[in-house]
Amino acid sequence: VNDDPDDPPGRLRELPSWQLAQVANHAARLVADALAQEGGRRRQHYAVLAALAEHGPASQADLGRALWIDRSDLHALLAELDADGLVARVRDERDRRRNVVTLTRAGGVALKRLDKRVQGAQAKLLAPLSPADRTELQRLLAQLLERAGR
Amino acid sequence: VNDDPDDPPGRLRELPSWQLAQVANHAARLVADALAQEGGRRRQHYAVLAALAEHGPASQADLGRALWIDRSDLHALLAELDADGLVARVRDERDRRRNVVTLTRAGGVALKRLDKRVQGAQAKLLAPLSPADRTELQRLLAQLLERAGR
DNA sequence: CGGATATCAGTGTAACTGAAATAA
DNA sequence: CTTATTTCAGTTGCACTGATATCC
Repeated sequence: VNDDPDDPPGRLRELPSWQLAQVANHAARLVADALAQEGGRRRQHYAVLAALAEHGPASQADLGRALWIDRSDLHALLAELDADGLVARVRDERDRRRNVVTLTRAGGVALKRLDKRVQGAQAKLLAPLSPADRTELQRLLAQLLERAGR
Repeated sequence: VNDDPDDPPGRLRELPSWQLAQVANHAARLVADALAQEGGRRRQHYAVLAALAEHGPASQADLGRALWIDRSDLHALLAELDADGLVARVRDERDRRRNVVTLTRAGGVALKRLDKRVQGAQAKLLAPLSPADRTELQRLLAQLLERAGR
């Protein structure tokens, strides 16, 4: 059933962690390609913009916790977004340890364009699945994430 | 329903590519931790050993195609496995461009130990799912991989 | 003081790119 | 001459670690 040397060995093909790695990588590439068409650089840029649009202004630490992005990496991401004028960071006067990160006008506009591309990438990714299977997959992944901890 | 600033924004929480990235990362960590307990270094070492055990000796190019690992990365992986005595590389006398990679006795023994740990990691990963949901997840991921191309 | 925040410098893994040398 | 294989040298995105200065 599987003696084509170009096929992954059955042991791996049925290994959930391996399947996840491959599918996630494929998805990452689809999204990255989609974002690149719009001048977007990293997938995490999109995540940060989306979080700010949804939650409103937040401190860097809160953003990091919400997005499961390390404080250190987030710092670099925000510096890039700031340089592009998509977010603004100002010291919080009520707690001067914090930076309040806000989405700029340009950031909101960029997010809308990126969003379309990202949704398109999801469509490509899920194309092989029936509508019922798509929601089923989302449900199963969400269930795994719930108990994933950090 | 979701105003905890420590929760990922709904937009991302329901984004398949984001879910996949997070779950795959979680899985990778579980597997890496499991392998580390047995002296294993990288997840891909396990994949190479498993492929050799299943398919038998193969050239590097064939291995790379089967495992979806880049020729360049595979070269480094095999050098490490070779240094550990888990695989042997010898020139193919019938096609002197090729290296025939074989699993050594020690490699077979190591694979058995690693395999137990990897299976344990899968159990941890899938613990939140019912048995039916686990096979369903594998089915959906396999379906996505089928049409993933490279 | 302890605890949280932002910042800075560095590591590790995986994925990828481009090019060379060798052999079919 | 073209193609395939191995090898080498580099880059990038992402995740993570540890340390420091600042502020509550």
